[in-house]
Amino acid sequence: MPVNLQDYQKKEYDVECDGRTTKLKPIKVWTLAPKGRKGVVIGLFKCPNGKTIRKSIGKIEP
DNA sequence: GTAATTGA
DNA sequence: TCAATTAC
Repeated sequence: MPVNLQDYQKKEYDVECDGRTTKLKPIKVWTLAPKGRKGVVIGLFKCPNGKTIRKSIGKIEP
C-alpha cells in the first residue's frame, strides 16, 4: 500500500539516544534521494538528552 | 557524490 | 557553513 510522509510522522521509531534505545516520533520527515535513483526517508528526532538526530526510517523507490 | 533538512 | 543521515 502507498505510504506517505504523514504516516511516518505518526509512527514511533527506535532511535539510539545516549546509548539508550528510545521510541520517538519524528519532529520532521522527508525523502532523501538523488535524481532518478532510489533513496530513503529521513526522520529528525529529538532525544530526551536534548540532542537532535537523523535516522533513516524507510526506503523510497524512484 | 548525490539528494533535503536543520542543529550546532 | 558544515555534519550527518542512507545506499547506490
